[in-house]
Amino acid sequence: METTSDQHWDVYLKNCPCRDVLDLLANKWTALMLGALRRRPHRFGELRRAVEGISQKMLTQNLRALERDGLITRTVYPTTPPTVEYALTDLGTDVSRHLVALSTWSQANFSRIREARETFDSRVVEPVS
Amino acid sequence: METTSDQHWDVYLKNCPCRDVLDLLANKWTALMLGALRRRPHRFGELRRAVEGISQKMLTQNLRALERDGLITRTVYPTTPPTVEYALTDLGTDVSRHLVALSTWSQANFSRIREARETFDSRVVEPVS
DNA sequence: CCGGATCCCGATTGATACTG
DNA sequence: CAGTATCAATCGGGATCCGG
Repeated sequence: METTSDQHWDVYLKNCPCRDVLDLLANKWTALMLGALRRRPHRFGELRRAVEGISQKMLTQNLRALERDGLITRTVYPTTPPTVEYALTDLGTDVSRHLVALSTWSQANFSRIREARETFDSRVVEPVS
Repeated sequence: METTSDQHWDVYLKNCPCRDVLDLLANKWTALMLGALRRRPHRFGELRRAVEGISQKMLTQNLRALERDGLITRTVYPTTPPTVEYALTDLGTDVSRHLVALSTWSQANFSRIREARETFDSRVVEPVS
């Protein structure tokens, strides 16, 4: 019994609605945010500090989008000052595996990448004689 | 013996240079381009058609960046009209696994995502009565 | 004070030519 | 065919303002 996908979507097609999902996921901030939330739930400010350099605008915007798509939950505790906690859903936990893999890969292979860059740059910027 | 990473990089740090790599990888177009190249090498125009909706500008720009980082190769055959073939390197093949996983996940879980969106939207846009 | 919305501006992106 | 150049539109970052 098919409880999940009842149709085949193709991200390579221009108008396939599932491309919006890829667009949300294949995003630097999403990768870092879900990676942080994977370790434990975070409050807004905690997340802001965990993902160094993200603006609160992007943080808010991505949190909304991720909540809307059912990847994270947003829980408000009516305290003063307000406490808002974000946590991964099961669906969010599932994708986060792949995003963490990307982050980890970037870290692990940065040395190689940097070498490639140096080689490329030295071959390109010096076309003289 | 450590032949690869000699230092630990952290994508969560604002100024860590490896974040640039994550930024290149965690990108909709990169995911689709490397996914297409994973199947087989493509010429410029082929890739343009394979990744529906990408502009030549973004295609060129991303191809250059990926070549610079050693993830793909660019081979020019001196024919008329010009033939330029792009192909994954070993490094590129390695990352592409994770990117393909993201694309596949987006396709496979789109139904669930869409349901989540409908639930979210109906809860939010109708705060009346 | 925390979480978040808004506005303004510079940086990216996309669509559309144009070239070797 | 495989790009480059140009310009309009959109997006991201920073500062500011607001409600609890």
